[in-house]
Amino acid sequence: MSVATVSRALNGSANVTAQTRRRIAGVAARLRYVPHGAARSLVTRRTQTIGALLPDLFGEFFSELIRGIDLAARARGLQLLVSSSHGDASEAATALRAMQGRVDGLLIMSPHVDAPFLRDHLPAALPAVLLNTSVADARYTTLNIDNYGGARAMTRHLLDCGYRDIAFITGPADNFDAAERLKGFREASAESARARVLPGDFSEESGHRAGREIAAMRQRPQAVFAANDMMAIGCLLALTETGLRVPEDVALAGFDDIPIARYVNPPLTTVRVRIADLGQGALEQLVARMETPDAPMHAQTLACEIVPRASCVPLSGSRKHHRPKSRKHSSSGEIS
Amino acid sequence: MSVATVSRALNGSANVTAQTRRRIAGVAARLRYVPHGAARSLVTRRTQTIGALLPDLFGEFFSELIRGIDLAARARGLQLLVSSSHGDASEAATALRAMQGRVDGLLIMSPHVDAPFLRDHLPAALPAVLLNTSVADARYTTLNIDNYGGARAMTRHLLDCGYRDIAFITGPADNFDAAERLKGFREASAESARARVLPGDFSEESGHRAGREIAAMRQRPQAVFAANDMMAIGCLLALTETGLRVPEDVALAGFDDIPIARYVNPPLTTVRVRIADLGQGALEQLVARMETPDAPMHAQTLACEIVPRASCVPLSGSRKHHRPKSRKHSSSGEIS
DNA sequence: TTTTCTTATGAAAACGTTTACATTCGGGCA
DNA sequence: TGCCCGAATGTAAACGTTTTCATAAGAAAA
Repeated sequence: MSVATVSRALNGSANVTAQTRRRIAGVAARLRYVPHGAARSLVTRRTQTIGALLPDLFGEFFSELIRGIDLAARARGLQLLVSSSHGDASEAATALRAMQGRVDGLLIMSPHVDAPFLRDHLPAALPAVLLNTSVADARYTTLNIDNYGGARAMTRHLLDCGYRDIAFITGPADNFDAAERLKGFREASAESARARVLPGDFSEESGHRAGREIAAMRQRPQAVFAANDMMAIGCLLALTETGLRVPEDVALAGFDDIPIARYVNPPLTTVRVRIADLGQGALEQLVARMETPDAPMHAQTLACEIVPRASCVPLSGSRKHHRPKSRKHSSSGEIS
Repeated sequence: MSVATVSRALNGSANVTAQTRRRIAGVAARLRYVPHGAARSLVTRRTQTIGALLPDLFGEFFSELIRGIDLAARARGLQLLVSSSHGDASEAATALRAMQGRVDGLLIMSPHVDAPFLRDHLPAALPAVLLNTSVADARYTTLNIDNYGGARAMTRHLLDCGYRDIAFITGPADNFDAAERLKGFREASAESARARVLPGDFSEESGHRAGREIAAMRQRPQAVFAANDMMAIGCLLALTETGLRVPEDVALAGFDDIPIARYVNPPLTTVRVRIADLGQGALEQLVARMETPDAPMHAQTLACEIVPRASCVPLSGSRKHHRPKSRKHSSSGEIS
């Protein structure tokens, strides 16, 4: 038997006698023969692998994201090559280089990646999808969480509950998500509420600091909206420590709907982000790109959803503020 | 310039003039040349990649595990190829085949993997480390969590607190971790306490069921030890719903120390498993195997640690039961 | 029997690197 | 000037597949 026949037999190609096919299969099993992946992908120019460039792997967010990606990848028989913790742009570039010739497509989520970076380091032939990115370039396919819409919807929800004096705890200044959330809050609170903004950095500790600050205020806000759940939880702990009750004295809302949010006391009203869907959607976009490389790029945003829990309740004398609140806020939409 | 010279220049090998090196580097940059990974690993027989075969990617455990693995891998410049959700042995075999020739080593954690499976599907030449496995074969390197020791230590801790009547909520019957934890509980509670065992399956819901059952008992146990934190939390919710106070009416303990454990009310006493360390340790073992393939195999277990929180407190009239309780229970040790 | 067509098999090129070996080119030494 | 030596570069094989093209072997048709 020649290598050619073996290859044909093992790949189920036509033009192989059933008899030889059986014979080859038998020998292969006996010899524990397994084709060599690198050699195969060298000649076929397919790796059946997609790469994921992530800033980090820590915490619930990335866990869910990878799960979503993996789910969709496995449904298509694709493997997953992950690469994380790019401290800076040059590290990201190195990671990108290391993936060359090992992946059929790339999922990129990194604060250090912008349009010039991609122009310099991403081969034009390699399909890619950008996640949660500030890059808005018609030459790339992007997929974002609707941070802006989610924050706006939550702010409106608080207004609908009757809260008129709302404090917002921000995320890190240089964070794209944080900036969008702040923008959403600003926009929704501009007309009809007293709004103040406290600094934060997405950490529980910074939320705790903000909570202490709020507790000490002479004129306390009626509600606090933290740019993520961990800060909301830190804030909650600080408020509780100083004897304030949530939501009776101060209402509280977060963003992300991390699993912990359901279990704190009181359970935290928050904005749910379907992170696994984000990963799954990104992979599906990527596969679409891989199959039809010259399809038009497009940017997509993923809807968020208000999850009302006990940490903020309608004030007794509250009148509806905006339109009647819908439980499921749909902020999705195709842009470009 | 010949390809050979280019290869030498780009790989920083000796015997290349500084001038030609510069020239080649310049041209490579201008052409955005990036070496082809598959081609390179075909000839060098190195992929700089390690594969991770995991049963799932869901939840805090795997998130932490992957983080630990990634941390250690990145420190050595290795990439990570993940593969998850093997419903059965044949799926695991397929996943294993797909990794052939793409990885330099393998981290394996799967309930479907046993010694015969490995003999049939794992090439002898491929270094591998087994995680959290029931396989105890001197031909493989294994790394386990000390489920047994942790459960025993927690049971002793409860006894030390003065609880004499303890209920244990088990995990799934076919789960290795669950069986070890039950064994630890049984052993520690055998002599000196009334012990009962309730069924569970590691899910919050099963914990909730057990909690309702406990609340309805005529003779309630003084303490409940759940085989994992999610069940403990479900149980906590059920107890609270029925008006019982924790720890005044029933004390409660879990296992895993998931992040939520700190935030429930009251905070949950639990057994901390350093999951990231498990991943990191496994990768380091694997690298060691890759570097010296004929070193002796060995089995290692990773210590657990009791984390006392408010969900169980020493009973007022409690006398110390065993030796004075040490906060950090060291159950580590090298076997074989 | 001869011819033609079909179909299974084999030979060889290609994929993009690395590396052992051969070659060339100066320069120092006799 | 001729020789030898070391350093820089080039040549070509090898890695393990897939795939195109050629060939051989039957089967069907004449």
